[in-house]
Amino acid sequence: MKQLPTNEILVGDCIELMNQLPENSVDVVFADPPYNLQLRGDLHRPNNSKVDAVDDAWDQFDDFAAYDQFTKAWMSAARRILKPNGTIWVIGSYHNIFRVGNELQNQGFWLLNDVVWVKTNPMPNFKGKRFTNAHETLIWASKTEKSKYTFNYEAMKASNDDLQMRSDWVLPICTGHERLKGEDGQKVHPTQKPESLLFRVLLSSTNPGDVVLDPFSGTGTTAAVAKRLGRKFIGLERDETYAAASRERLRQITDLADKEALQVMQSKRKEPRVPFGRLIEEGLLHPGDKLVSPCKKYVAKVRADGTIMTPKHTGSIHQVGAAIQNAPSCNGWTYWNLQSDGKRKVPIDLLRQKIRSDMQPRMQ
Amino acid sequence: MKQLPTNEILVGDCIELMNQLPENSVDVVFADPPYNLQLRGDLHRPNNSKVDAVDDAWDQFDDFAAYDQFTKAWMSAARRILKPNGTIWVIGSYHNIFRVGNELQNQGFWLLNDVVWVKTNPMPNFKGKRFTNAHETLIWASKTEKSKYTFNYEAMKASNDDLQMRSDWVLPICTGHERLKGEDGQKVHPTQKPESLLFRVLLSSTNPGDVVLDPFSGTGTTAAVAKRLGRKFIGLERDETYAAASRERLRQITDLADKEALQVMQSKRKEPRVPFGRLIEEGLLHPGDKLVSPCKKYVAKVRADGTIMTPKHTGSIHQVGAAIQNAPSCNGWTYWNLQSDGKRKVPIDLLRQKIRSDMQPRMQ
DNA sequence: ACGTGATGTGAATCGTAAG
DNA sequence: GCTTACGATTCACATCACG
Repeated sequence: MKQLPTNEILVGDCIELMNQLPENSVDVVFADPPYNLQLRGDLHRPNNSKVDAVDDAWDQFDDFAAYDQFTKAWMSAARRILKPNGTIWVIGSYHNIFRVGNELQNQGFWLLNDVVWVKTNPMPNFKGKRFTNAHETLIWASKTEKSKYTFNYEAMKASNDDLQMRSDWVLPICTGHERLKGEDGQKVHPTQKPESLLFRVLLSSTNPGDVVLDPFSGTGTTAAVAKRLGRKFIGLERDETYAAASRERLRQITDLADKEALQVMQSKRKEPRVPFGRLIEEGLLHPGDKLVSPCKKYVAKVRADGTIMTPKHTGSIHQVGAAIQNAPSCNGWTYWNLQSDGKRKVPIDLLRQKIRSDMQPRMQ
Repeated sequence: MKQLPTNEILVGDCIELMNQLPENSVDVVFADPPYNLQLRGDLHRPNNSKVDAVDDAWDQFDDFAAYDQFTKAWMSAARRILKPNGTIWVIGSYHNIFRVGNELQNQGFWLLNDVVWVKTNPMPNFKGKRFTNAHETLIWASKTEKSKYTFNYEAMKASNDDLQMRSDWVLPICTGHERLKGEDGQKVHPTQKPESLLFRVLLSSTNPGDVVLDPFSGTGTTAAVAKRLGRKFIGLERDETYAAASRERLRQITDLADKEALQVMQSKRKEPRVPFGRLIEEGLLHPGDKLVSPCKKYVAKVRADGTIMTPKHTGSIHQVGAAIQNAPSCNGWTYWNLQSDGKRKVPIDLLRQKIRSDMQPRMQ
């Protein structure tokens, strides 16, 4: 294949398709490979509805060895077609990202950043057995240590209130109108990524006219954002249904650099939430400290987990405050005060203020 | 070594020291291994001051193979001494975390979460060539897939304003008076972790009295927090200077006399089981009483043996509740309500709570 | 039109003690 | 080691029905 087939979605095995492309011809590869989730049984929500899990055939591998072999194969094929100064992005979760990152380093890619996509609205952990899995990880790497790669530092900084763009990106998952639905109203693809994520990826690491290749194109989010941003794209997808959906999606995109898309990037600056437990973690309060009510009539003891305890009640600062006053609710932050020996009592809200002011330089 | 040397900082090679400890004897391992930073030359700030980089000998490895060999060695030694139901935490950056996570999976550890420590105050990227490296990654894994590991779900939720604790932790880096300084005013250790980070690690995954081992103890942050939280610790450190600094640090921490403050919110799962039949034995319910579903659509009759009966189903409160709703399962305690004549309906879970509170004076 | 409450859903390695 | 039965467990949004 002499001519690079840009702005197309090609159907077939991504490794075979990449092997047909000329070497050193692509500026950026964005890859969203199967995560190898290794799910065991069904999972039900507290209301007994069944979680619609990713149980597709394409995410099934016999073991780590099989997954590693697959990773090695597609990644070396991608490496061949990547320009010497090109970069690669790979997204994954803890199920697969350590296999991926390991192989990237083994193949000689030079890691530039790992970026965490912090989800504003992740699925909760229904059984209460782990931390809510609220993020995914992207790895950004250049082809070699010496690569003169593209990083649009100023554009990133400008889109982040003139603060350097950080390695933690807080973005919502793909829902609503953006989520492709079939005629049955069901989602077309189980793992469609939000355009805002790809927008930041492509805006940061490509120039207009660059060629972006996605070996696991799915419903074509990478292609769609590339088109909006005036980049050339090559989408490789094994499933004809996904490819058809993405072609239709691309057909509806006409404008380059739609201003509306830019607005997705603007981070909302709101006051950071500081849970009561943080005061203890930060050492502003200690387990065993005494909190007193405004009139000092009630005393509560602070426990290690951020709950407080009176002779009759145990729970959060809000719950206990409400219970004591026999009220439906209570703002524990303003109700409770720290009473240190020989000192004046201090509302715990002041301690929260202190943490917030320490957080102020935080870029986002 | 027969006796486990708890609440000590041992000086020496961590692999040799771990090999002397009895197998299956440690509840949690927290490891902060060298990051293998692979720095090339000095880095200067815009004002030309030199960045005090981590260039210590302990962070130098010839290549990935050497680092992998090192990782394999300390991790298998840690695995041996870890209890079957124990968990391991490892913290790292993109330089090493993919080697670490890969090896954890290879050794049969079962990944429970990856957690990102999002720094409120990271060092900026001075050259403007990458995203500000604003996070580090922790991996939390159990010894095997079948391990019955400790996760204090309720405590985490309580300390996060009654919302599930997520996998992204926003915490400041270690600065100020918490940062250990030598007589020269210089920081004692280049990568001292904040106590707030270890606080959350230990509170979430250990119980009071558990043994926590840190093979790369450094200035003893893990030990210090363990002591504060009433956990036993074993710190292993090769450098006598670091060990001495951590011993002095530990000396200044007094044991918390108030054990009650270390109690955390318990899961309902850990409360004593009360069979439904007990309500009848205790006379809180009587054979023939009527139970109603939440919307009062269904009525069931209580029988003497603790089963309930509707026109179509007979069995336990759970079985009948599930059958009626055509659900895979049902918590009969919260589903069924006692409907006494002319009175408001009462969830039978309230009757259970009455029995539980009569069983033992409230411990929390 | 606007507000309110009910319902649905998202890359998920999601239980455990008793017999 | 196995089976059986208990019974614990959700956050942020988007959509839609209803008033």
